[in-house]
Amino acid sequence: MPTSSRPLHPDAIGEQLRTAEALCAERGRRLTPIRRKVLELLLRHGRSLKAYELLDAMRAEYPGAAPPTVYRALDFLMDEGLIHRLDAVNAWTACHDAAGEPHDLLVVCTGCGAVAEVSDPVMSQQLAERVALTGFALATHETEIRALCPQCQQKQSVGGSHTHHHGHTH
Amino acid sequence: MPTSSRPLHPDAIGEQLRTAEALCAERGRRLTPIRRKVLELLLRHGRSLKAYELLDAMRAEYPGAAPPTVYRALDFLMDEGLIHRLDAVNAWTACHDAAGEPHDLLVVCTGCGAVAEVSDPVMSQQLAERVALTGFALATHETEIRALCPQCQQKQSVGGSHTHHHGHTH
DNA sequence: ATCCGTTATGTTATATCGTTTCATTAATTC
DNA sequence: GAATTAATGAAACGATATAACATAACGGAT
Repeated sequence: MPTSSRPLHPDAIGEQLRTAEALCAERGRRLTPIRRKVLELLLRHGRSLKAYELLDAMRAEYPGAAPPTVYRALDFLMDEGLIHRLDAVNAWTACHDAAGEPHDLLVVCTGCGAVAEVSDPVMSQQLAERVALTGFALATHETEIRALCPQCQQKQSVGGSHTHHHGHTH
Repeated sequence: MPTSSRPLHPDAIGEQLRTAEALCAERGRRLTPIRRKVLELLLRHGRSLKAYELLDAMRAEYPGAAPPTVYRALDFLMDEGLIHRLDAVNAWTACHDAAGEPHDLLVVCTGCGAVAEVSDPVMSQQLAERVALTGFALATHETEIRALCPQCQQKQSVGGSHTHHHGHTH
């Protein structure tokens, strides 16, 4: 089943944070206040955030926060599988079920950064086999797919000129 | 069949450049000397290059080259489907058969930037269907896969400590 | 051949994204 | 509670990409 980016029911965020705590505890790693806050900001935001947006948000509570404050927290959260880095949009997003089965596909909207997390072991297996034919080995089980979310599809077709546009979004 | 990054036979590069010329001509677009040179550098290199590596290389022939010189050429080449941008490694690589069927998968070595270009319409179709279930629509037919090339797999297992390491390569 | 709109390039500066380095503080272990 | 390790603070910098505006080259119309 796809786990789409969506509004969460009332205390889903608190629950996810507790899950994160538990996972870290099991592993003997510390979900410090800074790390927890970064995760919380990503969970609250619902879509992906850029590192410097996150930095601005952090400064509300940690006025002295600097780029390393955020990047270190992000590195930690990546190590623990609690967030994803989205290469396609240069941004970061919370993993919405860190305790569940690993996601195979991250479907990323290149318009707005929304993400659908998909688990599909069969497809994943096929992909791995296909890649293996090239002699390469998968480096991760999370493959990022560039896509458009429903809203951004609409916007594109409404405003849709036929002038050509550049392929990447930076 | 996978089209892996590999040494090319003697004048394959010249041939690819001629193909590129032809494609641009058909479309009424100009493969200017600067654009052609950027493409040539990418073709010669065989693996992916970073924009500023490319800039350095360009300066051998165009001493006044600046970042926009390179980025504008890259944008043009992207528009024409002559190169790929690899988000996973922040680098650029020539498309090795721009005139052929579109590539579905770009298997990118996160160790060294080598790329295998794969065409697999069946898999591509499945992927598109899977994505459609989320309500999202594929934004491109080139999906980037993070992987390790044979050499980098070796290096990793040889030097392989078991200390954990960060998830991304920047 | 000249004009003129369009496309391409030159040039400087700056925005954005991420890392290095080293000092300091806080936890954990013994 | 001293030693060790882990985390944070703080400043500078490196790497990646774009903005803005001026000039030059091209290509079709006359």
